[in-house]
Formats: sequence, C-alpha cells, structure tokens
Amino acid sequence: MNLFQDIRALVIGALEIMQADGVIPVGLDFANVTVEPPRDPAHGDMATNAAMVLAKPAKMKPRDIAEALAGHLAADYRVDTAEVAGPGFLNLRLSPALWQGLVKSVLSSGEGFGRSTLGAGQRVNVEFVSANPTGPLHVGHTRGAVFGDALASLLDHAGYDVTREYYINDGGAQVDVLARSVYLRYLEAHGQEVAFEDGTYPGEYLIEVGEALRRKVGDAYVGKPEDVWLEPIRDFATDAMMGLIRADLKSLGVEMDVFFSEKSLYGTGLIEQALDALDAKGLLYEGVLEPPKGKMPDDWEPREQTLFKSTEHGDDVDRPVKKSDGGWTYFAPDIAYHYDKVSRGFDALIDVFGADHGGYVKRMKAAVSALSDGRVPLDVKLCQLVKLWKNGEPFKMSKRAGNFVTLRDVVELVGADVTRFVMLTRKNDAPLDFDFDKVLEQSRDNPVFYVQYAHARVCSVQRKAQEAGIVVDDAMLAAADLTKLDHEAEIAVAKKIAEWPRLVEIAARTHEPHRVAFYLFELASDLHGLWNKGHDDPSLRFLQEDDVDTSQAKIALARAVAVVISAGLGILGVTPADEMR
RNA sequence: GCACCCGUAGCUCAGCUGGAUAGAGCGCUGCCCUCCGAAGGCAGAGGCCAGAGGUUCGAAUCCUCUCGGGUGCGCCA
Repeated sequence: MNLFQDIRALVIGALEIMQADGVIPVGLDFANVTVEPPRDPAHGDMATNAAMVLAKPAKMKPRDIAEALAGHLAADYRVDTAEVAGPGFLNLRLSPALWQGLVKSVLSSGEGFGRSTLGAGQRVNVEFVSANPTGPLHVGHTRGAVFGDALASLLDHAGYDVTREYYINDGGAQVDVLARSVYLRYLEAHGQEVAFEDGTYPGEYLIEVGEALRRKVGDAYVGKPEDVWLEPIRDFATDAMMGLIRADLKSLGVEMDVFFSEKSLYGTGLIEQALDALDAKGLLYEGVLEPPKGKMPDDWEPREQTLFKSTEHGDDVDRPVKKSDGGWTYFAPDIAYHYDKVSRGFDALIDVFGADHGGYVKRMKAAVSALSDGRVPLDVKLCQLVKLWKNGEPFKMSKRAGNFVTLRDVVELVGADVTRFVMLTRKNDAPLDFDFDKVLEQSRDNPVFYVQYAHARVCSVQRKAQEAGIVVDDAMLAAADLTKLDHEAEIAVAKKIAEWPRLVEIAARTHEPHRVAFYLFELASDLHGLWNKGHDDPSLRFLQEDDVDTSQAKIALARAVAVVISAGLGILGVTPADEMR
C-alpha cells in the first residue's frame, strides 16, 4: 500500500478521462507526472506537477489544465479539496478517513507495510566487504559491511531477489605474505626467535594460527625451504583468516549467501573464458600504454602487454590484463569474477568498495558492460573513511591488531546495533565521524537512542494499557474506531507513516540505505512531539482514562509508528528496543 | 597533467527521477518545566546552497568552466 501511488493512479486516470473528453490532446506522455508531499504542509497533503509538465506538449496554459484536473480529482471520495497554486501546482487535501485507514492497514499488514514490488523479483548481486583474508576486519570494512548488508536488506524489502556475496582475494601475492608471516609464528611456536621484516604481517592475531599449525603438522616445516611449505601454509592460513572474518561478520549480524574464491578462477579456465569473451568482441589487443602524465614512475619503460579496450565502454585509458612477464594482472581475475556473476544470470550488480578503490570503478563498469553487452548494470558504491573518536581525541590503537582498530573492538565497545545504526547516519560517500562517547549518550543528539526510545515508548504505552485492562494486540487495534484519531497532530503522524513505502522505493532506487536512518529519526521525532503535546493537552495522551475506545484508537496510531520503526530498523539490521535501560 | 568523490546556517550534516518561502541536530537568545508522560519542552535569530555561465515554465539538484578539499593513476591486490 502506497498512498502516493494510489493518488498518482487517480491523477493519471483523470488525465485519461480528460483526453477522452477532448479537454487535453491525446498522445501525451504522463511519465513525468509526479505526486509527492509538498515541502510546506500548508500546501496540503500531496501535490502534482501534472499541469506544468503537460502544459508545453499540450500547448495549453498550466492553469487551464490544472483547473480541469482539479474538478475531476475533487470528485473522488479520497480528496477533500484540490486547489491550483503557484505556477500550476495542484494541491490536494485528503480526507481524514484516508489517514485513519492507513493506520488500520499498517496494523493489518504489519511489517509488510512498506514492502514494494519495485524490484519485480529481479536478481541483484550485492558484493561487499571482500577484504583480503590476511587479518581481522577493521573499521573501514565495518562500514562497508554494514552498508552492503543494509543495502541488500533494503533491496529485498523493495522486491528484489538479493544475493549477498563476498569475494575472497586468496589468489594474489598478499596471501603468500600471509603464509610467510604465519610461518614465522609457527617457528616461534617451536621456540625460535624470529624477526618480522618489512612485508610481513606482525599482528598478534597470527600467533594462535602459528600455534595451531604446530599442533597440526608438528615440526614438519621447521628448517624446510619455502617451496615445501608455502602452499599448504597458505591454504591453512587463508582458512584461518576466513574463519576469523566470518566470526567478525557474524558479530555484526552480517550473513553472506556466497563466498567466492579468487583462487577458484585459476587453473579452471575461467579467466581464459572471460578474456576469450572479450577477445571475441574485438576488445583485446597487444599494445603499449602511454606513461601517466604529470607523475612519471621512476622505473617506467614502455612494454607491450595484452590490453582490454575499456575505452570503448567509457574508461579513460585501456587497461592491461597481462603483466609483462605473461602472468595475469589483478584485473584479469576481477573480470572473470564479474563475468561469472553475469553468467549466473543476475539482472543487476552492485559492488561496495572503499573510497580508495575509486580508481577502479570505470574499468569494472567497462568490463561488465562489455561482458554483458550492456544488459547488466553495475553500480559501484564507495564508502568513505571512518574517523574514530574517544574522550575527545582520535582513537587509533588496538590491542588486538596493533596498528588498526578492528571491527571487534568497535562492536565490543558499543554493541552491534549502535555500530550499525551510526554507520548509516551518513551518506556512503561522505566521511563519517564515529565518537564512542556520543553514540552511547542517551539524548536527543543521539539518533540511535532517539529512534530506539520512540519504539520503547510505544511498548511502554502498551504495557500500561494492558495493566489498565485494555486489549492492545494489533488485530484489536486495527478494528478500533479510528475516526477518533481526529486531531491535527495525530493526523500529521499518520501522514509521516504514509511516506514510508515511498521512502523505501526512493532509497532502493538510489541504493542509499542512509535515507532509512534519517526517515526513522524524523518519524521518531514526530512521535516524541505528539507525546510532548500530551504533556500540555491531556486529550492527546495515548491512554485516556475510562475511555477504552479512544485509548485503543490512539494506541493504534502509536503502534503503527512502532511497526514502521521496527521494519526500518530491520532493514538497517538493528534490533528495536522494547525498553530503555 | 588526468579521472572520480565532495563543497548547503558558526559547527556536524539531510535535501526525493529538477518543483513552491532550502531543512534537522548542536551551539546561540528568550520563555516554560523541575507535578516520574524521566533521560526536557516551546519559540526566535542565523543562508548569494563555493563562484560564473548555460538548459528549463522552474536548478542546491542537470551541463560547461573556475576556485577550494579528499582519493586514485602500467608490471601491487
């Protein structure tokens, strides 16, 4: 149920009648006709731009169209008044019964209210985190994890068939470094003194991996050359790191559907297949790249390489897929991986990267465009840095990993719910300040608390109502006499609730889950506002003594707010609180 | 040098496929509350939406250029 869609359908229907009657010409395109909430509530409940959009193609004055349209709309039972305003807006005031009915429908459909069929079951792959399997997840990954997971839930809510996916970079040189680092810890576990030189990972999290390896293989690798142990230790260490990462994700409540291994692309012909596909389109050639302008690398020399003609798909320069020694560049398996995703039949792909990977966006889009013949869109969402603060100063140290703050550190300090919500209080492409003190503060300044508190307040009202012997289950509330919800302040809250389905669609279309967090804050604000009005005007309190019917109607409204908050928090992956303690 | 992201109130940030007089929180000013409907409430001041052009009935939003900040730029993933 989306009231804005309903009313838009009403507007389009009226326009069609006007065409049939010869009031406006036939053949007009109604695609740009919108029905949206006006910025200023004084303008009514909904406004349509129909007259302005159609004036030019219809060769008519906006006001003439608007007035004719107003006549049709005002005749509908849902519309109280339709007024022409400004340059040709048509402002609609809707009947209280409509808003009251909305509350009822929220209570009958529960958290299904706001679900959308926008996605029409299209299959979307959301790839996120995809951290190298060389250590625990850090704060930067945390933001990507929360963002990707919330985006996935949001798309699911909007009617898409979503797959959450993690690409394990277990095929490159960095897992060799991991293996060497673990080997050092392994030697240490045998009592040897070791030195961690540049290019190895000194983090203490590898100590237990070294120990585990010793328990597994004893001294089999001690004093042996690298070609004996590199591969088995690499596998052992990668498994251990992925175990760590899975546990990190679990502590945040993130559950992947697919873990895709880069290594699985090697030696299976998959990379070759993907590149053959490009070759078949004439997009591969042997060539020499120009050196980058402005900043010349010290050791630059022209080399012939196999290049992907990504410029034909919007990139700035063509990109190498083979190194001068004949091996694949990192880009080649990435191409193969995305080719695999396309082959698996997804209708759309989303990659969530850190902002430092911004330079790879164009080439990845070019690859997907080329491999899918432009059929499958790839959207790349970049997550900006997170700055941590504690006691008024930057927070950098971690006892666990030494040089970076881990996901676990954050979750242990403030909890998964707070972590998730706060990570979504900023647009993904804006830097985020995460202040450990502020996010735990119980005040209006803290959106996490404020939204949770609104939900808890509703629960508290329900508890008090029950103590007073009033039945407050959703079925009873939906059947209550909602015409008693007639105060302007109450209707205003219902109107805010009505925006929820529309917001879900906008957020899903733009791939911006932060919009959900901001909406929830506004909705919570409205509920708190209504609550505060009850302070001065007892007739606005949710519990009306000795008046069960009115109490039920008012609690129905409160409960509808709680349902939407709960649904919204569900998308963000945050558990709603029943009480604040 | 090039590409991408960002520039909105003193501060931190929202702003819907382009819509009417650009919003919120903090801070500031004034009033109320301090009767457990607690973890405050109400009201007010505060803006050339970085700047200049362009498209449009209509631009913070789209296009071009300039300025300022961030990120990245063959054989590392």
